[in-house]
Amino acid sequence: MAHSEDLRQAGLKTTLPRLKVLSILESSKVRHMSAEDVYKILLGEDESIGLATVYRVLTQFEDAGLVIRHNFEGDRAVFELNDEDHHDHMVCVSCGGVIEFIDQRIEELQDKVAHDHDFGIQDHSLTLYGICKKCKARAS
Amino acid sequence: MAHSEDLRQAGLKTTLPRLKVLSILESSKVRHMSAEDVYKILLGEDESIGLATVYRVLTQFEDAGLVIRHNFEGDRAVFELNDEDHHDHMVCVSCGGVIEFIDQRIEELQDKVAHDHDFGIQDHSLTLYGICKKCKARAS
DNA sequence: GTATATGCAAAACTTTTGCATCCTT
DNA sequence: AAGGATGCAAAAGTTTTGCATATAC
Repeated sequence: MAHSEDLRQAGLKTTLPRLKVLSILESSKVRHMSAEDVYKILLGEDESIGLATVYRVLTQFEDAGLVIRHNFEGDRAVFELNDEDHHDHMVCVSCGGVIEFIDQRIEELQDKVAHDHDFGIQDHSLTLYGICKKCKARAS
Repeated sequence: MAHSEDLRQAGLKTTLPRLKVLSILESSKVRHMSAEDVYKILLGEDESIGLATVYRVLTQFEDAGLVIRHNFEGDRAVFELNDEDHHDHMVCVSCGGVIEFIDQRIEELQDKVAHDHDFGIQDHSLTLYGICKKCKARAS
């Protein structure tokens, strides 16, 4: 369960919507959730929190570094908790599942490429698209 | 200038809107364009082609493999000609400029990661975000 | 001539914003 | 008490769709 301190450390006032949204992100089995996903869970919990507030809270969380926003599909953004443990993603185009991975050599090579172009890298996004293990097995 | 054969090879009938859009993508100085960007150029050329048609044509081009759709910013998609010559991108968060690059070792490592996870990779997207050389110079 | 493509307007969707009210400190 | 946060509804922005008309082959 989310604590007030988490929010205060992020420079945000403790409010019910913020606690609830953070709590949902922390306890969800699915790590990457859209604003609508979070909102639906709130509805199911009979919380009268508006979708606009969910968007506002998620954006504040992003600015505060609590969550990371992804645009995997392009239509709707998804958010995941920022556990300070950087990783990249594999997205299954069949089931929508997301697998996280990290490859230190790829990270280093990215920095090298940026450096070679005199590009001040601040962030990066690497996503592989394809068919996950489970879906491959099901299809065969 | 775009030719009818390019479209026929892609399995698309030759129509004025398709030729025009392909032509614009080929001749544009800016390689990555949104549907709106293409539409504005058409307006400037006094072509009465609707924005809806631009979207339809670009989507058909994507399905046919003629162009690649990117969701760099998340709000609006941009399209670039698919020259069969894969590359990744650096996006300058200051001026919006896009620099293309390719690093064969990164490509290989991606395939290896996918293989290690028994993930049937079909495509990938790697984008570095930061400050380009020019903007860095301007800021200092 | 027939099937497909287009234009226009309207709809669908995601995300943002204005404003009165409510809550946190 | 004062400033910030929220809810609701409306707006904004992008992309898609329905349908009558026009076009390609």
